[in-house]
Amino acid sequence: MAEQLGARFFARDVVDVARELIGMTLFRDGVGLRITETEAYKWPPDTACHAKAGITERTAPLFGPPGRAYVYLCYGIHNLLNLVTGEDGQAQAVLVRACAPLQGLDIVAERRGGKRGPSALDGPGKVGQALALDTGWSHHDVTRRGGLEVRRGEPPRGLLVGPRIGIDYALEEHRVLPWRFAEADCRWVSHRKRLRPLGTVATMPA
DNA sequence: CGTCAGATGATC
DNA sequence: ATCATCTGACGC
Repeated sequence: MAEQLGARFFARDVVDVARELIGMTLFRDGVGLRITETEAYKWPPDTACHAKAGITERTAPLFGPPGRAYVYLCYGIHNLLNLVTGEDGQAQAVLVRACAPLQGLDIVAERRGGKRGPSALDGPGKVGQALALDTGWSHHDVTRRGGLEVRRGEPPRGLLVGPRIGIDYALEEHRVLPWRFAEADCRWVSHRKRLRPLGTVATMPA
């Protein structure tokens, strides 16, 4: 079985971890998902990060040790999964925005109510639903054995990068940060149009 | 392909 | 009141 990621992997800058999490796998109770899209959040100075409001019951995991889950309810409906990074005391986390289903396809399809394609996990709410997560999973140590785990997977053939999604409330200088990463040539990615290959420089048309 | 509104409930 | 979303409806 693939190596489970340890605290050392997560105890680094959130942007590096977000990029390197592409291709890693999430496992819980018979369901296995390959991570295909992530976003980095870090306060300070990122005003898109929930931690900007300070330590509350909800955001406490963000300020805690790396390798923990931060799960929160979004729009009253969706449970979004984050993985805490950086040193203990810093407020950083990677949002898992999309996954490719690997194992437990039938379980995922059932949890998704058979809606709209058997297991389209191209969005953070769908990922939380596929893993049957709720806010009770906040503070869970994903470097521990059991429960929700993160394991090493096949490295992606290519990466895409772009601005983060759904953060209109943040300052312009933070809205444009290229802190969103996705696997290239992958079906399971949301808002594909706003992404460009990583490592290339945008050029003007001739 | 695109835009748009409603659902829905914890949080501050 | 706000919100790191999703879905179905409708127009081109």
